Amino acid sequence: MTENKEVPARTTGEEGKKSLNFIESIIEEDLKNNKNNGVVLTRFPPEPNGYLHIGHAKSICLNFGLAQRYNGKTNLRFDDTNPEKEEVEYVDSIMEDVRWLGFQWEGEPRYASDYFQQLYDWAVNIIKNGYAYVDDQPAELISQQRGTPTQAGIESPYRNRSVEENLDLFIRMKNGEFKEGEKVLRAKIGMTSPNMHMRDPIMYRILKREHHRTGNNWCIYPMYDFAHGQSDYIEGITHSVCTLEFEVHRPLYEWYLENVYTEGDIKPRQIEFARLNLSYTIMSKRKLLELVQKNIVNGWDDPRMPTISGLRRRGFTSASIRKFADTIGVAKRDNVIDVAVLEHSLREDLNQTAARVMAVLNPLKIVITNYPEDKDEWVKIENNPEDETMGTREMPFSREIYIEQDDFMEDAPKKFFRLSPGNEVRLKAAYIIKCEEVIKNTDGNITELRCTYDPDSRSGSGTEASQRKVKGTLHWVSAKHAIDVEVRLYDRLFNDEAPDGHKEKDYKEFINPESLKILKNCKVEPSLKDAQAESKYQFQRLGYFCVDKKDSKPGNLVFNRTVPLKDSWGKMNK
RNA sequence: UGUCCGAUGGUGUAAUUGGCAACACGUCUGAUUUUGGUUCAGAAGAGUCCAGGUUCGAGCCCUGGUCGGACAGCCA
Repeated sequence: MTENKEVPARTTGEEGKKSLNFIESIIEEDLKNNKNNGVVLTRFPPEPNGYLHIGHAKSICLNFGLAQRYNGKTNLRFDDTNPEKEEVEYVDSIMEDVRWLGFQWEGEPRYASDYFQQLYDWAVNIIKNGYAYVDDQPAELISQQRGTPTQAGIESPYRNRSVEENLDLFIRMKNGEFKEGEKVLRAKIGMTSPNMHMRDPIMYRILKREHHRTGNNWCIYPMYDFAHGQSDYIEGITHSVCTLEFEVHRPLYEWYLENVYTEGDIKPRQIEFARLNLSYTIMSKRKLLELVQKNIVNGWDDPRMPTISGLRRRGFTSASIRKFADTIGVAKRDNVIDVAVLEHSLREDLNQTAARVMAVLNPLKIVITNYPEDKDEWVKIENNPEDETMGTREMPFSREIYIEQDDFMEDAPKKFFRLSPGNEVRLKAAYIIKCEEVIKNTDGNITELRCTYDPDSRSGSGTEASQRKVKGTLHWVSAKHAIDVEVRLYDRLFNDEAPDGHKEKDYKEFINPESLKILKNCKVEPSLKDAQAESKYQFQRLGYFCVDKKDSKPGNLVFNRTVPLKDSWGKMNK
């Protein structure tokens, strides 16, 4: 794939001044003040409990892009503090997706679980300093005592145990002497804070689960708040960029940091931005998992999924996703991006890079009655009018061809520029033909067209007839040379702009029943015989398609429709 | 009757010491075109949530509202 590390500079106004997003402004300010000695180290910190989606792609492009822009580095760190939900399958897929997007993290991937010992030692220290205690109460009670956003909580009866007792209990928690849920370690901050997260938050819970990396070494696991900021600190992250819902966690992030911080170290700063929402899809990992588990889609990489692996299989290029991330910008207000923006960056890229090819999805046979029965000829056609360096190829032409059923109408309206009885049309790169006769079966359905061709009109021959202007140009494929392939037409997975935005309705009610249409017996030109998995083409006049990497086999090709071409004719008829 | 955050065309994002609201997507014209694609030319569409205030001048500053979002997992 293309190594495109360049982030095009955003510009505004005629002078082409670069405009910064608010995070870039913060970093430039820090750089100006020589904070962190000019170092910029960001991190992308996924939890390996699902596949990455386009929303993560925004975050990846942001974090890695910031580092590239300011001469920094980016760590990949798995936030794996909950063995109940996390699996190596997810770890592997995440690494693959980040690499595919074109980014390389600094050094080896990191894991929060690598820091369990350090985290434990810090917890012991915090206990010794009198700022943490072991609570024996069950979860429900702790929850009740936490109060509500508008009402202060009350203190746990175990809150004032001695340091010695807390230490003893915590060590025994670690040693597995207690059952799950029997005890937790809590930070001793206060129960009256207006910020719920500051009301003696839980630091450690007991989980007797095998962890995908540490196995059974631990039976106590740190909570997100205690693990995340400290991991940032250990790695020397300068700017810890996360989504808006962690904004209320920031005081706690800073509280923990103060309790472990050593003067002179880099002090990471948490900065929050608004997560991506895309119209006509969902971004919740939980719901995506549900679609997979209930077989509503065919796995995480189903081409209809907004996952990175799904988009990849659908035929998206990583460059188009990077471009998209750059286009939508970064800010703090909630947003819903129109999928049209994503599709636009895709088409923009594919238009430049995808080879043009002839394919007929719904074939209609044409017999050219005045063309010799035994003759074949090869016509020359350019591979990409946008890029001459992609060259030309030869395509066979013969007496019987297929055109698209949609390209013929028996009773054509005035604006129909395609084939109809008595009318002429250009076969791209070949001849002008005229429809002489419509053949129907006993049901009255059109089965075949009889046409004549103008032998002098061959494209590129330079004759007067070859220069004639006819209204329509059709794509076609020679019947006897065509290859039969399967084509999967994908459409949006949901019919509603905001499938999970309805309080009374489940998002699954909006699933588009026509999100996948499978066409067998499609006809493609013979040059596609050895098309490689994942290669991308423009099926002339139809859209961009790619060879499915899982189901396509030599001799039994399967193409996915990535995105149709813009269609002003189709739009006109709506 | 809590804390924090946000509010700029239909949708996003800009406007960097306060200086006549810009860019992209989308929409609509027209031109070109052997892809009804691309490209090109152009248009419509906001007076910046509201009300006050400071100022010669406010999207930017101040005050007070309104609306929207996040937070009550031993999830992240």
